[in-house]
Amino acid sequence: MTLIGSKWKVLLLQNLRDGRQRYGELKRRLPDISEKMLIHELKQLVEAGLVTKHAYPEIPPRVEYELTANGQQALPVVDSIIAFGRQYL
Amino acid sequence: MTLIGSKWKVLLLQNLRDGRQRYGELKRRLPDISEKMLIHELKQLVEAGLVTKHAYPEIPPRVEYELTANGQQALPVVDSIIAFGRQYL
DNA sequence: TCAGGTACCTACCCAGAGGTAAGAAACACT
DNA sequence: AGTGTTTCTTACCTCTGGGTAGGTACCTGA
Repeated sequence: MTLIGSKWKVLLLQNLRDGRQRYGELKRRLPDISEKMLIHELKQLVEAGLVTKHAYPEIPPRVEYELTANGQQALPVVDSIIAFGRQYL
Repeated sequence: MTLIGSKWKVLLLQNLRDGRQRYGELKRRLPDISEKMLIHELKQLVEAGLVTKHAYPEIPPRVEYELTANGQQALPVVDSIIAFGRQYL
């Protein structure tokens, strides 16, 4: 629960399933997340080893996030949560 | 996430899968939960329609909790969370 | 020179998860 | 009279998820 048990972590994993994506792209795909939470949750996912961060020393900066193998293993959880949510509503 | 996204709700659903159980029994099966949280989380599960409460007007009181049909549908989520947790550790 | 984009960080606020500790109602049994 | 059993309740504390709002660094392009 500590690793993936929050509203935004589930949605981030769900979005990252489509492959490596940069910060701004995630922000666009989750219009309602605040920048603070986006950074914060991404950082925790990286610390948990579910996501890797690729930072390119360019100007303007470019940072990409990608699921790790462990992150892939979390996708079934995300799926079942989303399936339950849809069916419950 | 609001419905089942907490440490103890997952474990309560997991324990209630074995059938209707009374308060004291759940308390024994989850030795680390505080009484406050046990009552609180059970109440929320009841409000969410995942669990039903059967109270018998006896002395000493007897109260039993049981999964509803919606509660049963949440079990796959619980399973995948627990499976992920085990494998991750 | 100045607006703009990109990926952050900071301070402040609120609600809820979770813990500890104590007590309450009601009867049974010694 | 007192102790125990069972299901809660209440008060107080801390930590974190989540939001709003604003600021920072660096370069690009008009």
